[in-house]
Amino acid sequence: MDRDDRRSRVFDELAVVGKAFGSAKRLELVELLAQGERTVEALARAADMGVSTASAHLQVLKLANLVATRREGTKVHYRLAGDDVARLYAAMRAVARERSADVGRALDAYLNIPGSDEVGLVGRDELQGLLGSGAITLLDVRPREEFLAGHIPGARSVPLGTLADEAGGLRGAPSVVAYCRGSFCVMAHDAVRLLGGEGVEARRLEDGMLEWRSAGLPVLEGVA
Amino acid sequence: MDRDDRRSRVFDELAVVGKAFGSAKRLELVELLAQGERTVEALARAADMGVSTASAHLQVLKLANLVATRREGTKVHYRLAGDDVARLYAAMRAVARERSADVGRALDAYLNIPGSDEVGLVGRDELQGLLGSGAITLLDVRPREEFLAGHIPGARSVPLGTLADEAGGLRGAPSVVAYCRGSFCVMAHDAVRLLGGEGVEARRLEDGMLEWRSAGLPVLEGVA
DNA sequence: ACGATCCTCCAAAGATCTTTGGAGGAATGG
DNA sequence: CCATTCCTCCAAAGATCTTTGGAGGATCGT
Repeated sequence: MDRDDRRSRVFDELAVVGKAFGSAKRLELVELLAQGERTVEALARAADMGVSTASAHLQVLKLANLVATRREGTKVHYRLAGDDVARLYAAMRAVARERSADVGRALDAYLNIPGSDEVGLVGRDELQGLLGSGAITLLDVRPREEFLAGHIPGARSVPLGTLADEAGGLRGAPSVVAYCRGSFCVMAHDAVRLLGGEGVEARRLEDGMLEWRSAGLPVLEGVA
Repeated sequence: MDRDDRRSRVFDELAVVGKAFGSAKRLELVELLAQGERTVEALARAADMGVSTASAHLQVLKLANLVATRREGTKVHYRLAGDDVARLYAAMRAVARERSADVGRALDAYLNIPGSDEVGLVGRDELQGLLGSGAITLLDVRPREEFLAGHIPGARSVPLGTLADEAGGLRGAPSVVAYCRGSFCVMAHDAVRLLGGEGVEARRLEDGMLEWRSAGLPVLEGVA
């Protein structure tokens, strides 16, 4: 039966995509790419691995057609092949979090949520409403590089490292909301905590850029 | 920095779920489990692998909390841990098909679609409408085992092997619609082709049980 | 054309996965 | 309590993946 071979081939090809999501390093790269495009070197630096290693992993992702590239001079910029890839990754994260106690525990340990931190959350819909009314100070606390690669329209880039300096100017600002990479990212948590310590009342977008992009919402690139 | 360790652990745990989807054999098992629960032995037989091998793969899926088990006497029945798992698998398939030309080609070769086959498709919504009106002959052409493990309410079990015998009785039956496992399954294609050869005009549900389950639609178990 | 930069490819070592047969454990029925 | 059935666990061989440093390709500026 030649048909069994063809069926096997279908699953083999499918597994290529599955395998691409089957390495912690590659998932880290996908998470970074969900923030916007980056060069190989920048990815390697951000994910803390050698350039060769990063390149190899990126080839795996490319073979699975999950990422696309753009050449600019000697640099090669990688990006997710589409919003559907971000959506798939977000869905996988959601299932993992829902199903696996291990993931939940690892996440809690990383995000260091004592429970009381969970006040002051803003949903995507509410945020869009606030953005429409203009009565909001939306802070993008990711590294500037990621802000430039794509951010929520109306956001202001205030990387975590510079946030302490800006805290004074934010005192009394209307409706301060911080966001970062996504629901697995600790930066917005830190930002809200830091601002609270400085006497600035701030809230946090309940997830972040990854989910914003997954939802197909508008993303602004470049601009300072 | 102790925080990097904790972040790594998050991705490590996530990768456990990704890895689970990273083997053709396991994907085949997931596809079967999306049809309904099955024993280890039945899964091994259906996916054409040794019992030890099947068990090992099932342990991987279980470790990722993607499947659950139920013991009945000496038998252990495996099932998907929830509809969200079916949804994730369906999403992965959709992305793979959309993004990867290889997947598309492998699928076309397997399903053997010359293009003209794509007449007579019925969507899920239309099918639900027909089911409500009662003016329909819905055929479940999967193996009886899978029908018993869960089928669309109102369907009649007519496994492919017995379809030729039933064809006569279907001549002139109202609105014959066949379905099988899902959009990666060839059985409903074959059924429509076979019925057409017997002079019975039949249509095909555009996908199948996997997508039906993913959508959270009602599934009937047992019953003959 | 040359050097510099950035990336990919190569080869090899080490780590991890897969597959197998068979031992061992759990449940059942006599 | 023993034999049977069905599954999981174990160990080992074989296959595949990951990581590395360095060679080699592409592109740019001079």
